[in-house]
Amino acid sequence: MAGSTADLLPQELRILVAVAERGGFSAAATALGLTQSAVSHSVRGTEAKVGAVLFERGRSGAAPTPAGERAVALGRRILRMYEVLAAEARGAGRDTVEGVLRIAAFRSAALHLLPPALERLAARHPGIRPEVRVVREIGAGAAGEVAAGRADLGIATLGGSQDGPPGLLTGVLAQEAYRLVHPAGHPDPRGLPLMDWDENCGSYTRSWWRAQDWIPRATVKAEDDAMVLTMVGRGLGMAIMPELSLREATAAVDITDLGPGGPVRQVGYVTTTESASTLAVRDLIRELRSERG
Amino acid sequence: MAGSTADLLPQELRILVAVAERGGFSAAATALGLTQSAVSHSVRGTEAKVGAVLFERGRSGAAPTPAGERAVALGRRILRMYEVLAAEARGAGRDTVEGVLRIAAFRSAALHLLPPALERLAARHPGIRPEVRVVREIGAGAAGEVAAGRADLGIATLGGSQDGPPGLLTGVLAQEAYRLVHPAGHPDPRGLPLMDWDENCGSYTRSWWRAQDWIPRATVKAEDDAMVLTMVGRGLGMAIMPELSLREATAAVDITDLGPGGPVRQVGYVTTTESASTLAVRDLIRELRSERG
DNA sequence: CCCATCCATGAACGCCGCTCATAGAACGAG
DNA sequence: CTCGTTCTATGAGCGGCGTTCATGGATGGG
Repeated sequence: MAGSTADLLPQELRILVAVAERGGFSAAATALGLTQSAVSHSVRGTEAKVGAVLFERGRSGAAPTPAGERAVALGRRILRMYEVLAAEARGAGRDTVEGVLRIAAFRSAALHLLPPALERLAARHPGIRPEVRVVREIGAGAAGEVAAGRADLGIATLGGSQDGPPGLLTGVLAQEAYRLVHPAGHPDPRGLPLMDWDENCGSYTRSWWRAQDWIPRATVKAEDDAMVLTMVGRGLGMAIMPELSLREATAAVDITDLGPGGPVRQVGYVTTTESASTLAVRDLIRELRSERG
Repeated sequence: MAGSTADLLPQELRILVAVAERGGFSAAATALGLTQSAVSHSVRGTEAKVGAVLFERGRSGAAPTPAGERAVALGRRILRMYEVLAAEARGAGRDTVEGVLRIAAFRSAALHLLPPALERLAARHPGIRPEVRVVREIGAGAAGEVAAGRADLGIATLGGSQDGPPGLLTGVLAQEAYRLVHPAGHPDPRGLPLMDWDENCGSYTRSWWRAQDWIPRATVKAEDDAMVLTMVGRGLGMAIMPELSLREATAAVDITDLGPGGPVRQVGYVTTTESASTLAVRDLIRELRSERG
């Protein structure tokens, strides 16, 4: 942990992050308004201070080594903490904050959970500029964005396949049931092929899935829950989807409950302690919590 | 949050922290091996960048303003993150870590909970140097130490009077019951005066307390649980104490249960996300969790 | 085969954070 | 009241270091 490391200047962190983001020294240089030489010198110096090779230099750019990945992720969060420091110190005493609030969320949450909460947040803190980024909930998902320092708050499904990188602040926002969607007025909806999509991978759902003998194997797979929904609307099959995704349901589909023992998923927030010390993040979480429906 | 703030150099953070810790510009200067002038210039520059007055200059030194308090706390955590960055990047690939691990805990936890866990941690990571600091559990307590960036991991009683500053990672480690201690072989222990001490302030305990009509008002108050215990041993009274404190009980006292409905307290850990991403902290929490008895 | 596009390297420049020197302010002692 | 002590504030000047400029080596594509 504590090494006799010389200072890493914030500028060096910025360069580190830029190199990782742009995929090369030259690209990072132009992005930062610097010379390629400056970037090369800086990275070399950083590697000397840290004591590890951070980038694999190759023909077309530079790729982070495992050590580089860690360094970049932590660097992003350090840079973010600088901003928080300035904002908190400036705003100490006042009860409002201003600045950018970076949010990462999966599609249906960004569409239906965030807007009302953000509206109320904006009413309370007019100076805040939320930046919502839609993130596919595969791999690390929204939690990964937070861990990598690319977002201050993430909206994700909790307790699913893997609960993300360790060392994140999480909390449950809502519990939502899965329901059955099928073409409106279809005579035998359960005879239709079952549709699935990439991000649909809660483990409890899967187990409930297998226990139901009436459910056929998924035959059609789509990229997106919205796509599944429109395909169901056109009579191409049925699907089992969480309530949030069903907010976009049109009259072309019918929705039926799966009963009390049906599968459920938990939607929650993910953040870091340095972001959680921010008024903006705390207030947004409160607004999200106070949401009903 | 995001201001158009110029960079705050790590050195400026170090100066900030030193001024807060030493209580003055001159003292900070000598502590850092700098000139008083350098400190003065640096602080002035920092205040300009941040856009707020951080220290109240007075006759004998400088005291942080509210804005300064926030800045110093975040600054300490940023500096710590630099160390973590270097250590993690260096150790990427290897599965062991080395360096200082700063722990804050209340007395009885430091004495009875930490040692076995630290022993196992040392076996796994020989390079780690734990620094345990005993903290009185009044005010912000161990959680405050973590929030202020003075410790990486805190051991505290959770859910008590106030659950500390927001934005901390917490988890329950153990649930322990309160029990009754009284002088060994005393004919009427419940007739003795009840002893209390400063840090004994769990809210649920208090309520249970009041519901028991046989308990007299606390008449004797001590500073420390250990002091209470020895005073009980000398026949000066009886006390209701948590199990951890009773590990030091001698043959001079008898211990009796309070029954199934008795008061309980939860002992847990407190940390930040940037510390929690550290292997050392994660492993120590695991060791603490695996403890029984 | 040559050119385009990467990164590496050395020398010179200029900014900025440091020291040195000095001034101002506040408080206690005599 | 005045001197002495102990704080911080400020200006001038130096030096380290991060930057640019210029150039070289390596690697593939047309």
